[in-house]
Amino acid sequence: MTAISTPDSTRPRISDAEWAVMDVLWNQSPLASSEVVEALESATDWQPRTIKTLLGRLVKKGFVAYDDDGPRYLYRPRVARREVMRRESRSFAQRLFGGDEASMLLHFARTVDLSADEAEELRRLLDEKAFGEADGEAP
Amino acid sequence: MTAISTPDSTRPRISDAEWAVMDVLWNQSPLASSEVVEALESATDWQPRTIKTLLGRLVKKGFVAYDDDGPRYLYRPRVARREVMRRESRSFAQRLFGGDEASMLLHFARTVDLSADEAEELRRLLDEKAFGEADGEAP
DNA sequence: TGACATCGACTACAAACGTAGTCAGTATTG
DNA sequence: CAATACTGACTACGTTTGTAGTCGATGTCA
Repeated sequence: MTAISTPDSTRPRISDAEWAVMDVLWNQSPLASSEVVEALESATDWQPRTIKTLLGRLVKKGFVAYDDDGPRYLYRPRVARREVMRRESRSFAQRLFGGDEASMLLHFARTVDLSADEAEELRRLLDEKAFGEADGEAP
Repeated sequence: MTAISTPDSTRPRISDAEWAVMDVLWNQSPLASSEVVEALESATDWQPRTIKTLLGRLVKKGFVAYDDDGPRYLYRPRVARREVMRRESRSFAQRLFGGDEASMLLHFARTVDLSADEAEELRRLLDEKAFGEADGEAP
């Protein structure tokens, strides 16, 4: 019944700490490292060097690019948040639901509390989907 | 806007590889290590000792218990799948959605393809929820 | 102009992880 | 009984991750 997911281990992944950095860059970019540090200062208790290290690792892993801007670098994401979220979601679904994303969705629908507005939004989404069938993705 | 999640790093986590082992035990337990190995043999290409190591780590982390059964141990989960899924879901939501599980649910509702049946099931869930309001969790 | 602040490059180091190997005891089997 | 197989305990080892430190070049401010 339950499918088993052997870990991926192929391409590099964005670690938890690195994710926080990506998050900053996805919100606004390009940014100098000092600006990334600034953005994370309030939300974390990381030292600036820690953040620099994370930036460097993200560059090495190919998730972030930088442009030389005189004295410093300007960093920007090289991958769209949407795509990374897609990959992460898939791997999460793989791990917990044997890859069955629909059953993952239903699971969350059961366990997550929704406000009335959110429930309505969800219903609306379902209605929209009920049309748009029969051809791939609707842009 | 976007909340940032600094990694948890408190209690031990179930790693990807370990998850596959938990999955076996959640499906059936107690099991001897050889039976766990057998169950994973088809799904993975791990050596038996690797699986033993994973079992040992899960025991040390407190996610698995064993009973002495003569020559060998019989392993069983010490945590309910449901609870671990809950924790994992929360940490996933934390990472990708700043902890906003409702927006995670809506995200998946947008990106996951549902069959007509599944869509209907989801609608039904929403209807059920529309009642049962006004006191915490319904058992 | 000299002291200090920053930047990026490189290095550090312990814990977790993926993936096993060795070893001593015990069970099984010919 | 002897050879073999399997068990759990302990050890191993390269990589990733969290969390920085050092160092040399360069920019800034008094």
